Amino acid sequence: MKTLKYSRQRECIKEMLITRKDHPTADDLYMDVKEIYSNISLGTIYRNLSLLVSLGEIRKLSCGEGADRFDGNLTPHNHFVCNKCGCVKDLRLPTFDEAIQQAEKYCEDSIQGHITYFYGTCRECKPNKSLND
Amino acid sequence: MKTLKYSRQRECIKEMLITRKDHPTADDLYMDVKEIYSNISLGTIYRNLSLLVSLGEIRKLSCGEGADRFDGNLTPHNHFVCNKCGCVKDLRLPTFDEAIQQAEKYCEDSIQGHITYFYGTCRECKPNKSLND
DNA sequence: GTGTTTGCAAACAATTTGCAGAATT
DNA sequence: AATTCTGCAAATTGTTTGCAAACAC
Repeated sequence: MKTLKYSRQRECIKEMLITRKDHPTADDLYMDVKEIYSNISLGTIYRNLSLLVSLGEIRKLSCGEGADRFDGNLTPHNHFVCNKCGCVKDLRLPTFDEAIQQAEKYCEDSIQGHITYFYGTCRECKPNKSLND
Repeated sequence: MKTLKYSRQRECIKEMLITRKDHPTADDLYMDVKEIYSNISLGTIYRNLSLLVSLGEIRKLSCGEGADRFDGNLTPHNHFVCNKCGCVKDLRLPTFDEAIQQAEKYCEDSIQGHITYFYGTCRECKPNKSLND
């Protein structure tokens, strides 16, 4: 009985999330959307984010530090979390993705998806590195 | 200047965590330890868990639902999270672990570790399955 | 004795919820 | 008209912190 109705706020949240290439928290998105719908509330942000997650339109990342983050990119990819600056970057690892699919066959529980977080120090936070920063 | 001093509470927490094969939350451990040190406080549990994590003696799991969980098993393994009952199980996938190591070489950020969560429906929650439940 | 750890309670951060009114169909 | 969605504020959950007393070295 629960029909989904259009909401401009929800559209805006999703649009903002897709536009940003980083992985914003609910509060980050709240700031963004507030520039357009100045009286939007944080509750609406949270409600719509969890709705979009359950619809499979976006993804939630729980990196272990601070607030959850959200990702509008549904293509298979992984995440790198810097344990110095806390940034979260996309990480494309095709060979790894293959291995995952293979791995899922061996499992007796039915796997529907997976999230991998790589932890380390990002190149910006690693001062003694002679690479093109 | 910060020397580590022995604490029976910390030992007990670690012991409990290693004994349990599941992945308890701070509150689960609080209940466990309370049976032995009846007036231990939840703050002590949290303080020691984060200390043990930073010492690398245990691991923290943030599965995306509810409280963080903790794992005393340091051997390389992965985790399966049931999105029906919320249980978290160990998942050994040797071929997958190899792929991870390979993947880490391709990354320009220095990776120090990784955590993978597989999501799905566990065999206990999947009723229409003709396996030995 | 010095420095670390504890229990307790209060503080804090992130997220969820109840409700009356506004928006969508 | 019926139902869903919103803004607001209060409630809830998970975790951290300040402090005086207890403990370890």
